[in-house]
Amino acid sequence: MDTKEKQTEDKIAEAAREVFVEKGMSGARMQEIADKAGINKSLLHYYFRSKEKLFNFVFAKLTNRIGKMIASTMNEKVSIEEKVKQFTETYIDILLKNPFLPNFILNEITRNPDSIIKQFSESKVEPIKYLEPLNKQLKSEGYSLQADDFIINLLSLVIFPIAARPLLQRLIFNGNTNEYKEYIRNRKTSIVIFVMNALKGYSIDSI
Amino acid sequence: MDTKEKQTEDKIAEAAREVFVEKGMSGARMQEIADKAGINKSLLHYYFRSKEKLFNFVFAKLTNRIGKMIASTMNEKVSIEEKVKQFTETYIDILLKNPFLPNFILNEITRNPDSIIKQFSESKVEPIKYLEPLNKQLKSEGYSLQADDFIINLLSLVIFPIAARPLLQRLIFNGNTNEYKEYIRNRKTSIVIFVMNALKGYSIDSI
DNA sequence: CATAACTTTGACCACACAGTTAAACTAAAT
DNA sequence: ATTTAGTTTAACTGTGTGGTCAAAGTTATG
Repeated sequence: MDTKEKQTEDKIAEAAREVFVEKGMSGARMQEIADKAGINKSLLHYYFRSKEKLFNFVFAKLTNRIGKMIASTMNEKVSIEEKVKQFTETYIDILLKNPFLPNFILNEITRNPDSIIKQFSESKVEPIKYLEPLNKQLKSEGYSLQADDFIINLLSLVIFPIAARPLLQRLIFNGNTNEYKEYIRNRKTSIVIFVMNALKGYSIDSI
Repeated sequence: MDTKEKQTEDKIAEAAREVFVEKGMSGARMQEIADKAGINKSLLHYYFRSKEKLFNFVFAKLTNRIGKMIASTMNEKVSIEEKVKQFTETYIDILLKNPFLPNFILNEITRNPDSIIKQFSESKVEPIKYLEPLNKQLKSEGYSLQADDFIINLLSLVIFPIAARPLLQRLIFNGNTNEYKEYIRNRKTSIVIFVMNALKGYSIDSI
């Protein structure tokens, strides 16, 4: 039966994802991944020959999913405001469930900058292609802001507060987890307001 | 002569800062730090008994400096716009010189969330104290945005694009280092415009 | 049932790395 | 010149960790 094989492989991939995302490549231990998957270390190497290979597998799956999601949101035929809204909401939901994700990706792209590029190009995700259409849409809706600024600012506002959670939660919310989570949930709307306010400031018909 | 002693200690601290900031705690090697300082590993342990102690020393000095700087900028008696301008400029300059700094701090606060709090309280930096005055100033200048949103958004816009450099440089600027650096330098003004536009959107006398 | 193919395990290895130790070296103090 | 305190070094230790291997167990196939 290859279902069992697949099961084991999935269990490993799932465990590896959790450990790698939380501890990073160099902080993760093969033993811990094996334990979490309920198997032993040899079996880990039987399925994925090395730590590096296992890591790449996990990383590829993850970035592929994320890249496709961003692309599809930015591709929909809706207004800028709707795009901001959709992007912010879906992304914050994902990040609330996977709080270590931003750090993990930032670390890996620092450690090995080409990995994610390779991954994106293999799965045919090409963010640069979406810039020109986005530029046109911004202009046509009357906002004189460059698409790169638009997208980078949006990413910053969504991702950073979650990556910096341990800091912000203690420094600004007195260490109160619920208060912080509530704050992040509120950002689903407050980021949209902030960005749209900023955009309107650029618009030609503003005084 | 204790000048020599101090010299060696400084050389070590400097080398350790570089290695730790670039590779993180678990990625850094004592041997590499020793090499970079031009001494051998035993001497490293002679000055700083363990890797952990050396790390804490480096981390404390770094966060202390940063915390004081943020506090002093936000404390100055100038307009909100001037604060945004000053903060953005000084911070981007620092980050351009220390591109690994954001990731380093994000990692450490994830690994050990209390470390930076302990550090801040020891050096009497209490960010929460600046929130209420900032709230008042925002209101008095006619912007109905909360201080926590204001400060978190500003931090996001300044820090994230530098933390995510390896990604953005490749994905949006075709891997061109100079183009990216120029973009970040431009952010010194574009962030100010973006944030002030956003703030004006909240202001009571806007239509 | 027997053979082959795949899966799982425990014992083991090699090596990198943090940390130790004792001896050699240096320079000031008496 | 001798002692003393501080500095530097090379060689060593112990442990954690990624990875291997051969044998045992399991499942499918003739």
